[in-house]
Amino acid sequence: MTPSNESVIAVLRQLVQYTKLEDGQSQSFRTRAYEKAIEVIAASSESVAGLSISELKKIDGIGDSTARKIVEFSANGTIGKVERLKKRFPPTMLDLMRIPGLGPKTVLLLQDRLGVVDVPGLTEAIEKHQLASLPGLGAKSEEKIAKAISLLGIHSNETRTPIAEAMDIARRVVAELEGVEGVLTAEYAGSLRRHAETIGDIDILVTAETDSPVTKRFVTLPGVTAVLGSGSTKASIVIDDQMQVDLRVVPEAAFGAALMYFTGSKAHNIALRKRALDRGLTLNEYSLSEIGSGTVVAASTEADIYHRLNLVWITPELREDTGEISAAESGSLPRPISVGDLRGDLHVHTDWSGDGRSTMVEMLDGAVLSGLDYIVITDHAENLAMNGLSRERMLEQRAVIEEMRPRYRPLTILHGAELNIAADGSIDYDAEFLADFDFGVASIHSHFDLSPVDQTDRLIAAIHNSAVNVIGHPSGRMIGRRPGVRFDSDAVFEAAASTGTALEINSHLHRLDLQASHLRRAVETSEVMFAISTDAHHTSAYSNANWGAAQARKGWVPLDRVINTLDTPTFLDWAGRKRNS
DNA sequence: GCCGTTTTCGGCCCGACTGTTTTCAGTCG
Repeated sequence: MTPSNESVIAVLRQLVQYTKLEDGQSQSFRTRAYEKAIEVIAASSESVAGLSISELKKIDGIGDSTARKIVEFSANGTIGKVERLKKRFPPTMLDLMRIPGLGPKTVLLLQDRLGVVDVPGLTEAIEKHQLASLPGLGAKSEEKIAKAISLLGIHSNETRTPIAEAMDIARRVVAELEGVEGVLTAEYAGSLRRHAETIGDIDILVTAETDSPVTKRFVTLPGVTAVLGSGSTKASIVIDDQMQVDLRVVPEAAFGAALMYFTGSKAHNIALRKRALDRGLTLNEYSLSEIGSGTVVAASTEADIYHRLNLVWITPELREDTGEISAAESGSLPRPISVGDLRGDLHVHTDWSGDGRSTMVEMLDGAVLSGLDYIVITDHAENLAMNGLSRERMLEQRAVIEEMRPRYRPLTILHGAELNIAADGSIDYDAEFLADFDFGVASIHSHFDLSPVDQTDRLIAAIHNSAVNVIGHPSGRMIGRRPGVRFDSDAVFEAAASTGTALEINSHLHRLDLQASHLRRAVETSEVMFAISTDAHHTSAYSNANWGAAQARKGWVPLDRVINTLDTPTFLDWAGRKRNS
């Protein structure tokens, strides 16, 4: 079996770290090239290990050398260069490089002068005060490194937090900072603003009057468990013993440039700076300005800066340097979907299901408050033993919905169900009973350990069922908790497209399922349609539609591929076509 | 190591902070 992209990325990450030691610097052109290759593989849903050298070289960012290494890894499970470097540098030296503040130069120095090649050895050297004797290091460095070791595991760059947890912390911190006197705006930036699935550390950008005590307040926020650094315009903390949060304070006039800079990605920023140079301009976190005169040409808004680089504004979710800049230049970027484009919610629970927390009336009131034109009530069906509704209960619920309809006009209420896809691809009830629903969402809730071939067959069987309009959270993954089932995505996209079955973009931050790389692949290679749904179990979850829209943006999904952006009659026509076929 | 409507060779983004320094190296984002 060919190695997964994840295992290719893992070995390339090792290659990067060992090459840093070999080069004796953290940013050689070689390591940057490897890092770029890792980024493009991470963004790809195609399995790179199955490709030939010439096919790999066609991928932007992968050249001859990296292509050969990937092919070598596919064939042997190892890369010769990595194995050679492992003999020269013990693998424990990579542990040392994870300590914040320790780069390749210092790690090499430790090996050369003190024979220190692992964390216990370093701790011992610090206790004997041997570090201060090394060139370029002193008592303060020794102290700083000791502190970093004690915090290791909390804020080393290896630990990443699922977006759902990071978002909660970020919103809490932003709300606190907005209340500090002199603060004009506070926003989260970084990978969180790009809607990455996991977050390394949280970047918060603040504009404030010059005398604002914002950094002082920041380091004493409730939940702060360590202060890593603190100056007038910059501070870093660890919050809840869990996440590093970095604060930057900039003048209001530089807000756009700073927001772009701190949103990244690094690769996107580098590409934009090259583009600026081609135009006789230079871009930094303060402004876009002319190289000779230093005259500022744009700074206060992101849109101004993109426009001066002859680009349309690029939504943050796409800023990964994986084709968005050339698409922005040629006008072929999809118009970003916003929550306001969503006219219906096709996956909503009530307390009729065991896991629903709001009543039918509360959920319908919530739909009206959210400005929806239509909604599908999709409580769990009978096969989900803990939560599901029997036939009798389903019929009772249908009668209740019938009573509700006149009261809620012009909201259109559909009676559906969230059907459970069994291991063999079958679903609840029988064809006759299923035919009387208005709509069907079918989802995987168990048997996550079947082979990819079996999972593919299972999903395709459900897709071919005429009672199924949408496949809910298709992979079943829970970010940071459960890896989702593996399946032949191209085959599933094709089956869904040919049967008029939509694939869900589940809005819950724990799910965000389908994942962005699958969405982009599906958009590019098939005609499949999508449904952005909240899977709400409580009225408060309607607002999650924001995250579903962001996930669609990250997956390059255009508006006309999302069925719940259709007006009510067109949507009903779409849903009926499959059910009546 | 990657890349090319100025290039198959010669370039490759930009700045802050820290600690150790007499002018800068290392690290980080």
